[in-house]
Amino acid sequence: MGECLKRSDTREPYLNTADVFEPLIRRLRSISALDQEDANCLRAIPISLRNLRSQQTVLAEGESASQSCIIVSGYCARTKSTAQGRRQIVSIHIPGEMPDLQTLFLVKLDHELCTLTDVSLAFVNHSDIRRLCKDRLTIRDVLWRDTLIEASLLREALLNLGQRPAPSRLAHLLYEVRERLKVLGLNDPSTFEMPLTQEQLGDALGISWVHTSRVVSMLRKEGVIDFSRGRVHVIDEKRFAALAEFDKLYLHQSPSE
DNA sequence: TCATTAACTGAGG
DNA sequence: CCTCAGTTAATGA
Repeated sequence: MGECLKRSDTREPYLNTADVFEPLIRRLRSISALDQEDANCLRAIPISLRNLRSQQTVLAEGESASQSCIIVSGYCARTKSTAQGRRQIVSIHIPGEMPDLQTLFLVKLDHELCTLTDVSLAFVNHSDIRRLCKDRLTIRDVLWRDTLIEASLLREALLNLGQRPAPSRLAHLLYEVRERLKVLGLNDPSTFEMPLTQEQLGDALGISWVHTSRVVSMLRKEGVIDFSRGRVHVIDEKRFAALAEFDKLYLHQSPSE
């Protein structure tokens, strides 16, 4: 699988636990000016690592927590389901993100947090995050900014789901994931890891898995992208971007603006 | 287990 | 009448 997604040894994955924070620090630096001292304070937070298999629940709806996690490797999703059991993936999360940071202030989780692939998660205590926010205002501010940006991503996802046709919807989702991966150091943007099953993809796009397969094979036949075994290859960059209608303003990646 | 494809269906423009 | 998308089912990897 992917270079940035998996480590082979799951028992003793990191000799240096500070490594765990690098994707997070890269991400926060892409949206704000963190100095060396801020980064070191983050690296000093105690963590406990947990490895989970694909399709597991990290936190169920209604649960509370005294810790939040940083995704070290693998992809997670936040989901909500109807009473009839139809599932919507509300957001997809990649390494360096803290998908359950909200439990710091919203006591009971209003959705489920689950794994889409095998993942490694680093859990940090709420008390440590609170202390850090009190001591280092730049960190407090960047976490605030990060959650506002997350709300912006949700608005974009809502537009995508409600108003774009399925091929554009898929293209936009893939384009966004690629933009977010770039921050972590994606050297060749013509190919990237997207290890979701088509059923998971369908749950994120609001279409059935059969239709997901149709749309994927349509884009393949059209020569826009190739997508197999969890990896996307962009064949025609121009048409990919046009189809996605991608405008990265909503990612708010320039720290100064 | 996951992906592909065909056939049929209905909604809606 | 055409396009999109859900369902069902058969089949392949």
